[in-house]
Amino acid sequence: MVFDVLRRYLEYSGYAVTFVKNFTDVDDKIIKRANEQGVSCDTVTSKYIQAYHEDMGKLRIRAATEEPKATEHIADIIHLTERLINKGLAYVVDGDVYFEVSQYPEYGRLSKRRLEDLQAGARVDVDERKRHPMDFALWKSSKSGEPAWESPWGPGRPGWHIECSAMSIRHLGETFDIHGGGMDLIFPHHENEIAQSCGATGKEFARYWIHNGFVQINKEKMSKSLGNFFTIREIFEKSEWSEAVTGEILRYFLLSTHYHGPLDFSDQALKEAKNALNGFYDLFNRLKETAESGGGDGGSLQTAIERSKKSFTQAMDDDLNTSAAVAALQGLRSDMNKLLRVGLSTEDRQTARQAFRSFGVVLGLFQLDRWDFNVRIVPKPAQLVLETFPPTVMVTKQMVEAEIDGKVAERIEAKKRRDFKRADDIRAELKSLGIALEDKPDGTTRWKR
RNA sequence: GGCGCCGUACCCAAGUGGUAAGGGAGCAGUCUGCAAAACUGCGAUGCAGCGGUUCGAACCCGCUCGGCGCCUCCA
Repeated sequence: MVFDVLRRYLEYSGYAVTFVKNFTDVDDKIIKRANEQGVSCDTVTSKYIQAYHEDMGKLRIRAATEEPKATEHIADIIHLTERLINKGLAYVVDGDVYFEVSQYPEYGRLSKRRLEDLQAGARVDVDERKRHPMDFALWKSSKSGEPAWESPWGPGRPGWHIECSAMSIRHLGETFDIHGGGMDLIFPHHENEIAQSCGATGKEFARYWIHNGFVQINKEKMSKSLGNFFTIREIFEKSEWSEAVTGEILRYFLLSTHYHGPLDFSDQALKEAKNALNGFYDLFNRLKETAESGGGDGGSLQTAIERSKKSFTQAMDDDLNTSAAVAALQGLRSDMNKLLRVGLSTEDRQTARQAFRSFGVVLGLFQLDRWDFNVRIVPKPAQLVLETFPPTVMVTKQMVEAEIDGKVAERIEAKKRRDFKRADDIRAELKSLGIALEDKPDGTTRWKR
């Protein structure tokens, strides 16, 4: 999501962005899984790629310009490998091709590692056919039962790093601007990409590298062994909020910290993100209403928007400081509320809402028309015990709007009669359905889910 | 052992030399039949600890402590 925001901000700033996301659709794990299930690798990968797209969609992460797959670039990979062999940076052993790190003096520049240090840490089971323990495979000869492609070195498949170099060069050219990834990829993956690409082309590979920090769970790392591992999918399945709202909350939460640092995930953190977003959407609801009193001060509105725009872009320009950028929007929210107390014309309200929308496009926030955070009603625990399939049955219960409006009107009548008991009962009834009421000074009532 | 990221109030979090943004929660007040929302006020003499440099340090230097990542055919 960090890179989605980066892309959005670059576009907001007037750049034309080509965003390429590489998929590795052949490796040991995939082959193993395909064999276990008795299906093709393609079946396995397309299933996961589809699931990935679904999850990204829920987070409103935009699709990349290109999403190349390794298996669709075998020719590019072979060509790149040949270039490296011709330059004396790679060698062939029994149908395998290895990159020779000792022939590439810059190796270790990105990760600030020296080959000597790496040797000390290298583990025991070094392939003896390699000239240096850190040499890595560009091409692997195929064993029986593995998918294979023809190559000058015999049937085989690409190594583990070459595909990214080949695909980047194909879709972005030999030199491009920004390469991103998790911090765990710095070594060896990104280091190897540089070695392969610069080695072959003699040109710079990526001008800038951006690495994001990790998600932790309650201050612990997320891992299967600790049993605290979960997926985005599960967050959505377990969420008591609607999908659109959950996606927004997740985005807000992820934006609340700098991409570089660790991010501690917890129910409380999500709750806080939701509460903060409530404040924004409450404001948006008020901005949607037509001005009952008119008047207002369009001048201070423009001033407030300009001021927040300045802080917002300053923050984003400063290494994508989304936390400070969000703070700028909170400042705007506060300013808007103050202006609204004084009174803003209907037109000014639309201007204000539009300002939030345009900042929101950059962060992927504030685009929802309704903030229906209570739409999903989770079944009672007793029902969950039943071995139903799917195990968690989500029941969606929504009152039709006309019905709610009727109740609200009835309550206003009750209030006029000063029958506060009846009024409170209606409010309680609606609350149990997740509908909150707010009485406005003019005697009307606004409701929200 | 080597290379990194991080440690700021109850919680989240910005701030890389000029005297601690912002949000959430909480408390008090305004408004209100009550509530909700909004607004106003309160809230770290201190930024993991110790020492140093400086007129001045959360920020620079050194050491220590704590959390996490990488150093491996997961990409």
